[in-house]
Amino acid sequence: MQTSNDKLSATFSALADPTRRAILGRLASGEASVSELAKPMKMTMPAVTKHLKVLQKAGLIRQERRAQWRPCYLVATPLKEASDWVFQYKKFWEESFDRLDEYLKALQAQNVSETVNPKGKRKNKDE
Amino acid sequence: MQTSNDKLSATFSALADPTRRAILGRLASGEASVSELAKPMKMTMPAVTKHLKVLQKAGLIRQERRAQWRPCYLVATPLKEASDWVFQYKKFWEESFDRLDEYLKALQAQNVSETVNPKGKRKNKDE
DNA sequence: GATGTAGTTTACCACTTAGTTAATTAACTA
DNA sequence: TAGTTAATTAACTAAGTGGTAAACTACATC
Repeated sequence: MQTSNDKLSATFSALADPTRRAILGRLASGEASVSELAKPMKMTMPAVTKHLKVLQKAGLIRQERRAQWRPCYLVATPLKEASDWVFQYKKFWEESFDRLDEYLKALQAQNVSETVNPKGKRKNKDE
Repeated sequence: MQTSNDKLSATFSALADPTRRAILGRLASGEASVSELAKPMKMTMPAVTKHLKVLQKAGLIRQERRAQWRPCYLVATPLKEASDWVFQYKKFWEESFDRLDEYLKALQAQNVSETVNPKGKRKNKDE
């Protein structure tokens, strides 16, 4: 189907760590050396190097060589693929807001105090 | 900032597995019992149960009790949050397509055969 | 060539993950 | 009540993850 499974997995897996998301956030405002990236983090340089490798393998960053520095920069295309995947589900989160809205309106209209189960409004295509 | 870090991490982490993405894909077409979900998978039921727990903890699915079945259904709101996070970077993937486009045009116009480095077009706010 | 700075590699650790089989719980059914 | 079906829990294993400290590589400069 869509994008190769492993590529998407690598992307989501890379995004699953707050440190790595912070690195991407930093790189969004321009390229940075490894030590610049490491400075605000509560961990050692080797740990940052490892995170960078994960991001690299996922294709989310690239590194150049400039004298003794290895400046990193963002490559956003895998983010587009992740975004495309998640977007398939857009209608579901929109639907659920609709259902919540309906439910709240129903509540207000009836002014019920009994414990109503909002799940009752879910559609069930399987029976 | 945006959504709580751990929530986003849990969501991305849950999405980082092809089996779990397949489960969400299946649930997009209506709720399903655990064994229905397990059938197409090349793994045992307990393994599927574990994946469902991961999805549950990430808030991506919920399970009901109906006789001896535990039908699962999709809850898409965490997907919206993930989508919102990734969407911060939209301009970057659009930019990179622009740069590719520019580059290809430049190539065609000049018809150069020397090894041009497309990275040269990256902006660099840091110097 | 010696020294300092930037970064990676190696070896190790504790913890988590994805899977298994076997046992257990819970509900329906004859 | 005995048996069947649906699913979870428990105990275990192999592999992966995120971190460390210490050693090493590469470049720059004195």
